[in-house]
Amino acid sequence: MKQAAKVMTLADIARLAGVSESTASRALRDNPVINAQTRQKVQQIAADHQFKVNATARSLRTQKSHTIAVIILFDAKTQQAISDPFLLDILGVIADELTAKGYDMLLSTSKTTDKDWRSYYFDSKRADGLIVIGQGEHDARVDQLAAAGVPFVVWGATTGTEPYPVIGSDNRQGAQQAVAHLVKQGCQRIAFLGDIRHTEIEMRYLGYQDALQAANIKAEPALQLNTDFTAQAGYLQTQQALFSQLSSLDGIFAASDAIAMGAMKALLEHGIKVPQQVAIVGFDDIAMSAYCTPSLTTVKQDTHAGGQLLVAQLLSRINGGKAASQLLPVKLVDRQSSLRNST
Amino acid sequence: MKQAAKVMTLADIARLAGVSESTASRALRDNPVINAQTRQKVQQIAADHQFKVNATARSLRTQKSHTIAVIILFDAKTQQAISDPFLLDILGVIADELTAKGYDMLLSTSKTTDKDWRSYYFDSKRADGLIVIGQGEHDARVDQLAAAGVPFVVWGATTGTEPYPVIGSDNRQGAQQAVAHLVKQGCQRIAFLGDIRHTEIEMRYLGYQDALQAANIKAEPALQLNTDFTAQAGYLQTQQALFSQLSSLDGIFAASDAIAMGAMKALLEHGIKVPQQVAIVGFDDIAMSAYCTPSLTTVKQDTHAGGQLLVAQLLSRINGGKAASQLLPVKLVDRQSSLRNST
DNA sequence: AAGCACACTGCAATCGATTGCAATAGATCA
DNA sequence: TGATCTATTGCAATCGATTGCAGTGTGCTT
Repeated sequence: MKQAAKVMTLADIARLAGVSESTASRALRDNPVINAQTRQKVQQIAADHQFKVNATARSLRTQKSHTIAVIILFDAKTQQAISDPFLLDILGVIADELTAKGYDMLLSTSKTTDKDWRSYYFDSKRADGLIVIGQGEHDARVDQLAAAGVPFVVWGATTGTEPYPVIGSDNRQGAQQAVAHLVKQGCQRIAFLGDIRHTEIEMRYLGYQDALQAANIKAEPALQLNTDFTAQAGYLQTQQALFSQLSSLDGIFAASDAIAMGAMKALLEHGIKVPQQVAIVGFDDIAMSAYCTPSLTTVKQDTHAGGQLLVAQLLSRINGGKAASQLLPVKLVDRQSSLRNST
Repeated sequence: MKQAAKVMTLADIARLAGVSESTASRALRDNPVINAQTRQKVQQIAADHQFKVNATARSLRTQKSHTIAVIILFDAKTQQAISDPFLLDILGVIADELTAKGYDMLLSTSKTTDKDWRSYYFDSKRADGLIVIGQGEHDARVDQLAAAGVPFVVWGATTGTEPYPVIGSDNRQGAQQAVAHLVKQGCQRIAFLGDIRHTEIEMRYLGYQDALQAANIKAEPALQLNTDFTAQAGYLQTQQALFSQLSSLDGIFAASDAIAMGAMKALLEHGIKVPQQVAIVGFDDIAMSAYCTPSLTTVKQDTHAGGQLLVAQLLSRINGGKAASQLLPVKLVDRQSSLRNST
């Protein structure tokens, strides 16, 4: 068998079928002006020879790459590789969704030090549009994208004033629910672990304040501790800040499940009972949250809807339509880490 | 400001600089035959106008995409989206590594039902090479790749006979260490949770048997339970199989940390003490393993070295060299879930 | 002064597919 | 029979950058 002869080109197929390249091209794309028989014959020959259209040539000619660049932003400080389980979740959904729509996905983990990805991905025609995940601390590059008219959507927090579409969870609502739940469990002094310099986390902090205010509890600024998204950060922050400075703490609201698990670990290690002495609620509902001990009460983000919406909005924008920002509802999931009067 | 005028092409830059396209092209690529002054001038003009080479046109002409497709294989059954934290880890490393080497990364999550990605990614010139993660249950498509002469590397388990390069952890060694450790802690009846139809897991099972044999313990086939990679699977399997059928179980070796955590949850819920009554060891050392309670003893895979090696081998292969299979050493990390005589 | 090497630069072909427009042939109509 | 359609097909330009090869001009050699 003459395995892997030589890569076939459209010209080869056309020659074999005894037609011109134009006809071959049209036949392969199911263009109806081509005679049905001719079309079939060409397609048959193409299939027999495993012919695949050269994506590069097509892109050049059609000026469409059929590729979306997904950019995961990082913190200037931590510079950690993708590792938040939540990111992976949404990434998976986006990947599936893009595939279903016939798009390829170019993945980039952008250290903040990188040069600008607008020109890299868009101007150079590598991608037809961008999905940016995690605004983080407000990134000027996102504004530039908008100004340059690049089709893109952002996963993150919306203030309602951004000149670009943002899809994200209703962080404030979710946090408010979470903290109200803690209050209902009898918590009076609740710490907030999360870096409010991230817009999303800032929203969660506002929700935290909303809930406290509604319960007539004064928010103590000292109870808000900037903490990175990792379990390690939650652990260390709890050890260092919470133990040394604060007593009578009876609740913790963490800005991510990872932070919450780290904090829980620190508490348990020191013999503090969860939830009896300190109740904990996280945010995200990653897969592991149901399986730690005690299992973690958390605010579930709808990653499935999020991913779908990101893709749908972006493609609509690319195809000449409009893309709108949208806030996704979240849902509190009660588990053991916060339930004091459970059965 | 006449923002975003029109996308510049090489021809535009050449005209502005008063040189031919050839000269402009050479100048931008720092070709030394071009006079230094000319080169500078062209580069200056290009920079002023934010000119970016059209990647598509370049690819077409040079026949190189400078893109690597990373394919994540899934189980025929579970069909779950990327979610194993371990995958995310290694994916992050690969992304960074490829970026550093000037390659783009096309990510694909391949459901087993998908058509073949050889033609899609390689024949169509979308990528110069492939990285396949997770052979899973031996996939015939991987063999086809090899037969077709496509440059690619696989992350997984090597039997030493594959006709393609495989990079992976020394699963057998790692498992052997883990189980030997359990035996040393006094365990006599140790369950194995993991799906041995996956080659990597099969290797871990062999290591498990090695350790038992070395300790003169007979391996009971009934103690091996096929379990998917998730915490949920570990939880359910433990509830359903281990509780109902087996008594006097005193150790569990799980094929992944997620499984281990699920199993641990099930045990703790039933009032079984870990590690006193049942000691547990996992595999991977994902970030969360250190922060669950009790923290999880596990076998650490060197994702960093793995990702680097995958990329290095693949690029070497693409550039005409050879790529070789390699087994990476692993390391047992002692934590609370298995230490019975700890301080 | 003629010959020649050297340093640049530009012409034109090329990568592979797509598409506007023209061309052909057979069919239909008056 | 001649004119007008209609259904198909092909010609040739085009997308934007790269590169082999030929061309030009300057300076140096003898």
